[in-house]
Amino acid sequence: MLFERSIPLYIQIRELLIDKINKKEWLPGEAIPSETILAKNLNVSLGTVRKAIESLVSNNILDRKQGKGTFIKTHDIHRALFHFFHIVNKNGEKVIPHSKVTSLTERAPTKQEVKKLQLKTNAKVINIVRTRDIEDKTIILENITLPHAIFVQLLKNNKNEIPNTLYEFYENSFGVTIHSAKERISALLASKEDAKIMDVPESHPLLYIERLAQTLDGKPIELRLSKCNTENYYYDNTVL
Amino acid sequence: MLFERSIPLYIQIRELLIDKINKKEWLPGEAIPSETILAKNLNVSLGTVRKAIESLVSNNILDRKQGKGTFIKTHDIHRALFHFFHIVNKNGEKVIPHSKVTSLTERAPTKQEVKKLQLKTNAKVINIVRTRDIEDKTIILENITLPHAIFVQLLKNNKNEIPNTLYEFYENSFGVTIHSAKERISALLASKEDAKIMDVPESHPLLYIERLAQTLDGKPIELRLSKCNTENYYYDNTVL
DNA sequence: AAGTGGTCTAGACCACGTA
DNA sequence: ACGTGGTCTAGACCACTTG
Repeated sequence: MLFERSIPLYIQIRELLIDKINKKEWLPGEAIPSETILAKNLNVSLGTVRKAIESLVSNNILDRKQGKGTFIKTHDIHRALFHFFHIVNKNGEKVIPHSKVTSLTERAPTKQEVKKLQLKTNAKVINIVRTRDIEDKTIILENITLPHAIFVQLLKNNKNEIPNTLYEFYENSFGVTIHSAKERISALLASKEDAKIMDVPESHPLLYIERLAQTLDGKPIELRLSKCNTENYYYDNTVL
Repeated sequence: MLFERSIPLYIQIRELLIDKINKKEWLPGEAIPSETILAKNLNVSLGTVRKAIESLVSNNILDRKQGKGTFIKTHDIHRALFHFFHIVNKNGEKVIPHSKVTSLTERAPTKQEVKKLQLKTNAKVINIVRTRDIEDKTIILENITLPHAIFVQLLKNNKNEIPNTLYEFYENSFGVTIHSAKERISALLASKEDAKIMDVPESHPLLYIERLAQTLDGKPIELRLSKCNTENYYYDNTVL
């Protein structure tokens, strides 16, 4: 186990593990081989394997469970909630809104979509529009765009069959695991349509969140534009 | 070096180091004793000390420099920028606005301030109001509240003497190091005064950021309420 | 009891910064 | 040349999970 000199061994092992995950040799939720086995196979010491694994754990890619094994993280609801969902109520508690898809279509991408999702010319996209409600009040309007090439099968679904927690769904149905996201947040005024759906006055101020979600290897997968009524809820960000 | 059974050694060492930092036995910017010396003094192995230190490095409390030593992080401009400043331009580049203090006063706290800053009854606060400009256009209005007890000396400053990068200033002049912050973001409409200062129409949508900044041991130090014009700038949040 | 990850040790050698 | 952190090894024992 020595491909490249001058690159630390544990980094090489780290990359090797990432590769196996990206190539789906090991799938989300599964355990990877034990430390001792990896060390033996790769002909390095246990400590070196540990260091590679620890690095991936701190990057939210692996999960270690004493006595059980080391697992590839899945997009279970817990993770989705704690890493990708930022809306809290006035007490600072995270609240999961209920979703309702209002339209599911395929169409040509906008310029923004081509750029953000790095689409090829002539590539199409799938567009989901949905509302997200808390206690029968619509809080968020989401406009979600996905590359047609990867998500074609999605169109076979009835719009009512699309689940609330999309990242889990992407993983289970399309083998796409969202790993990171960039968000840009600004403020805008509710349009006439927004106002009607959200039951607020026209020109009510809304949060506008533009999120680009990516896989482990940095490929952009989903562009999500959200408008959010922050009368009773906030976007929460804690900086460490 | 064994105070408590059943608590891992490296955790005990970690806590010990944090204590030294909190008690100002070692100051920000200084190097802590070398690994070998710590290991010797504490009568543990080098690897154990390393593990304690690594944990603090990943928590943004220490900084290791090969060949030089391990240093306590300071609030230099780089850190302030990368951890506590989220405003980017349309190209996603961080931009530091220039600040101008419009008022520096002492007064009784509001209810919100008492609660957030955990103030004692009858405690006073110091209040700073400032504008933040980029290219001669005011982008942000900041309202900053500090506990009077800690920051009394601040009042001796002329309002023009207060520097742009406050967290660095708190550290150097008051021995207070900001380590983490909680932010709640919402949208609101510009008031008549806001609109005038920011040169936008009345009822222009603004981002409203409520930030509570804390020290290493979790004591709330600063409440900062910011209104931000997001016509040309965004609040950036990247989730890993 | 066997297998997993978690802690801890003792020591080697390397890479970097400073004098 | 010396001291610092960075990598790597080989092995011990502990704590947790499962059969």
